[in-house]
Amino acid sequence: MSKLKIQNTLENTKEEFIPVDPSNVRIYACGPTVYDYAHIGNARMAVVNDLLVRLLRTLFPKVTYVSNITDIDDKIIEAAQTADIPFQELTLKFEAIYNEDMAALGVHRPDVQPRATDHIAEMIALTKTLVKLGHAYEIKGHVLFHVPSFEKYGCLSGRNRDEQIVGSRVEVAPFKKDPADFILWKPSPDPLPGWDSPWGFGRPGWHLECSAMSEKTLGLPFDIHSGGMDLTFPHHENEIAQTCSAHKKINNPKYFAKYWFHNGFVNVEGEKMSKSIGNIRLVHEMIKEYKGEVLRMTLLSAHYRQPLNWTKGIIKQNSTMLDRLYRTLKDLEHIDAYTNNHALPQNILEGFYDDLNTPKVIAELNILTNKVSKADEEEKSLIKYCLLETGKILGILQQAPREWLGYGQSKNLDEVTIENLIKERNEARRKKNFEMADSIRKKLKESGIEIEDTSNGTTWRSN
RNA sequence: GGCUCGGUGGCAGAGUGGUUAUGUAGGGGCCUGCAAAGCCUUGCACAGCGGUUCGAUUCCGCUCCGAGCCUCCA
Repeated sequence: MSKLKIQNTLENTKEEFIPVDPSNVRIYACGPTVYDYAHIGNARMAVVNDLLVRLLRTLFPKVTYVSNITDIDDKIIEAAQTADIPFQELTLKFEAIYNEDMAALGVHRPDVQPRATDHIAEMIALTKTLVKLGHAYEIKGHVLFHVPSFEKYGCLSGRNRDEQIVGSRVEVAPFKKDPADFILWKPSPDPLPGWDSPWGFGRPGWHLECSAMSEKTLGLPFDIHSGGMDLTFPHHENEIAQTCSAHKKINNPKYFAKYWFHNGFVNVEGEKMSKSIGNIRLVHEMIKEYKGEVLRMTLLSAHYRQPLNWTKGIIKQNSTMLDRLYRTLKDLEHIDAYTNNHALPQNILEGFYDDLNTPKVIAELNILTNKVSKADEEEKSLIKYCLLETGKILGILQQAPREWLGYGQSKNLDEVTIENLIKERNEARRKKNFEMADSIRKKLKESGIEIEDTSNGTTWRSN
């Protein structure tokens, strides 16, 4: 009997997943900062966590999935100032767009999607606790977490503080007691958004919100805390420091979350995706060109921890693969999916359970489709069942195969015209006027219609 | 400098101490008036150098190359 194993960044090893409370598995994913459209890297995090949650739901009776919306942050303030609108107007707009774009990729909404600005009180309370316990200090209207007060600092990212080059990329603020100290609360001078606090009018530092909201929505400790690989340090490291210090668990980082789950990055045409290079791929734009399911399949085509090189070529490849799987489902449309057996084949389960090895699972789906031509009715029924059930976990293959493949759909010509042209062509074929027949087919093809002559007559689909 | 992860066939991408990954692209064939789809078949691989072993792409060491992180970037 296979058991789910996931790579735990905290232990830097693949571990069997044993929930804190099997009757309610709890997972928190660091969500987007909503100041702009989501890019394909944001989408990878959303899709991978969506997959993890779907898989967990097949194993446990209840899963609570929380993913936050960061709606107060310096980048947000900057973008709102540029657009000359209140920051809430900006964040509400991009929060809605984010959810729409992720839905297009088949991502289910998290059970809870807390906003940072709805948890200011919790963040202030947490900061007060940290100050009271001597883990944080106030200076010049700032409240800073004092990193040397948390001995386990570095346990997640495997870093030894003495060996890091402090401030290697960012200038160290002069008022810090220790260069590694990070902001819990900072002042907001007049025009900037903020809230009243014991330290004056100000706003929270970034790391604070996730500590406050994960505890509020899930309770401590919870099972899985996830996010993009870059969040390992410092964001998640700081969250651990905050939460564990506030609860006097300075020697037990697992008091916060038991498993830390991080997905790899998306590169674009071999380069790091960045604004300066100008190669950001926005989901909002790409779903105009590709089906959301194709993009999802492409995101799942590599293992979630591997870097994924986003190119036109791999999108095409995955589109072709999905077409092939849907064609198999179409070929099986008159077969009822097997219903007596609820367990998926061992190979597929092993793929899922081995740290979400989606390429392996997808390969198994291909192997299944290769068996169709030699399968009897019962085997076909089982194959159909496996494709659909596996597809449910992956978040693919749930659409009507005929529609997916474009049968009976046309963008440029109306159906009557198409049917008449096909009749005309078949008439020409009957008269062995193949030149005429081929010219009609060519004409249709130029309008995006592909003809297929089958034993049951001619069918057509948009291409 | 420190930490982490990689280098697999034209491309994408798993995996394994000895046996076909898988897809795509390419070759050959079947089917078809021709197409499309499908089916059959076939090349092409494990960065380099040592070590362990009966045997290593897989384990160990070294070298080379690449990527990410090292204070607010998913």
